[in-house]
Amino acid sequence: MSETCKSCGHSLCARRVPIFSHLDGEQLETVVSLIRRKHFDKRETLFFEGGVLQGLMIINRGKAKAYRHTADGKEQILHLFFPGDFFGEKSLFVDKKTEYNVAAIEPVDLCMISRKDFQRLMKDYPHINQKIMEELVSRIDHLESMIENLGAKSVDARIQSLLLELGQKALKQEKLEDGMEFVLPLSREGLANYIGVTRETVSRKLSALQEEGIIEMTGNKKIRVLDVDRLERT
Amino acid sequence: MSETCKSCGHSLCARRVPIFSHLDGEQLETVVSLIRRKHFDKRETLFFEGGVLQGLMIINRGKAKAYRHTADGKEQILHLFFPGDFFGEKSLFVDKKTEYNVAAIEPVDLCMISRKDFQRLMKDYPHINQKIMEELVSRIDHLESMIENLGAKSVDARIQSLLLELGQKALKQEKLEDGMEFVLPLSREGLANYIGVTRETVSRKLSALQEEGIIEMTGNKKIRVLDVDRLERT
DNA sequence: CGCGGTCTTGATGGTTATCAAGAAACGTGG
DNA sequence: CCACGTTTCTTGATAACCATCAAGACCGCG
Repeated sequence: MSETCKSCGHSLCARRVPIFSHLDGEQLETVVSLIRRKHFDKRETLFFEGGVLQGLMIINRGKAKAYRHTADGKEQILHLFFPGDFFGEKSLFVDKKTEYNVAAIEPVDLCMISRKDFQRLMKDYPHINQKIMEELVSRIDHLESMIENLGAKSVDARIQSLLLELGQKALKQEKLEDGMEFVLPLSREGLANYIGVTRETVSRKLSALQEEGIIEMTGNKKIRVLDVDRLERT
Repeated sequence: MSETCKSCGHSLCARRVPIFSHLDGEQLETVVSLIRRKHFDKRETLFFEGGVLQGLMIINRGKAKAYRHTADGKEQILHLFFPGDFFGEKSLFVDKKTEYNVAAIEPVDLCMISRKDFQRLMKDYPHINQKIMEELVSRIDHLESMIENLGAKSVDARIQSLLLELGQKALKQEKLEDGMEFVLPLSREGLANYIGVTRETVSRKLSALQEEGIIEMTGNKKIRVLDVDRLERT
């Protein structure tokens, strides 16, 4: 966990984040000057449940999961954060505890902007406010879809939604050649904790999809979706 | 579905809504002048999935549910709206379809403020902006809790959370005497569609809780929680 | 008071969690 | 680069739990 991230260029950090994408060069410089960076190894915890985040945290590189533990020890993943995603937005508006843990599922470079600095940014560049709102709204959309999946869909359908979601996210990150192929960001257990089943069930369902010729797995993490239509026909 | 709601006083409508609670009398008058009212009978649909809401919709009286139907016809309830709650906030920030239906589960008086008018309000009274943000954040919190319930908790635990949630909401609405007693806002089927089980299961679990002496049911809708601690020990 | 809708309860079956063991993948150090 | 040890993954057997199907009871409303 080094204090600074040497590998990421300054401007890159802010430029690839959607909420700053409309700023011009000079404005971006201002933003960049406010950013502190921090590196986390895989499996390191970025933040613990119950703590108060002191600002906006932006994933610059790597991926992270936000999750909770139930009373009986089960893990439920609430969000997957990819490069460009942020968390800690709650602390910008209300003085409340964060109710989930965030852990790196890949080595992560984190960009941090303090609450105070970010509030000034929002005042100086009001459009950022709008961007944050949009992000909150789309996060609500996503959470609502998760609820529909968990509450009303069969396990088969949940696995299919999961593969489509991860495939699309991967597609957005690195431009892919045709025939959706991507690397799973989570272990079987991670996938299971995202869709509310056990790792054994994930294993069995993926094997079944492979036998039906809908997907093809190479190694444990690489997946190629052969029949996207079949997945979408949920 | 009459065009105006005669029974609700003008100022009441805006005053009881948290997002306007900080405004003074004159400002409230302005808000009130922008409001259009509409009444819906029980079971009427306030809005259909796929439509674009044209402004902010505030429940002034009654209760409503927001829900989706899965491909195979199952209903999943996403939100319960009580008096003072609002929906349609998405339309204020982005031009996107609403992805759920909203239906009255009691006769509802609805206050509507058009997108354009509300955006002017936000400009004139910037604090409203902050209030909306706070509401979005707390809605995210609630959705995350639902996900934890649906994905990682046993059905018993989900029923218990449900009763606590409904009890607390009822407590907030009408001040209750001690010994949490309240009227269920939903049928067994409604409860079931909220926590992702079948109505038969809800029936059985409630009966079990009664036999254990944790709750007491009178009629189909009235519930008294005798042992709140046992419910909280999830 | 009687009817329609809602609710409860029982019997059964399907689906997934759990327990268990072996196989594959991965990382490490020689 | 290979061998080893560890972690992760797969697969099977079993059991628990809930959905489903079905019938009768209760409730609430006209």
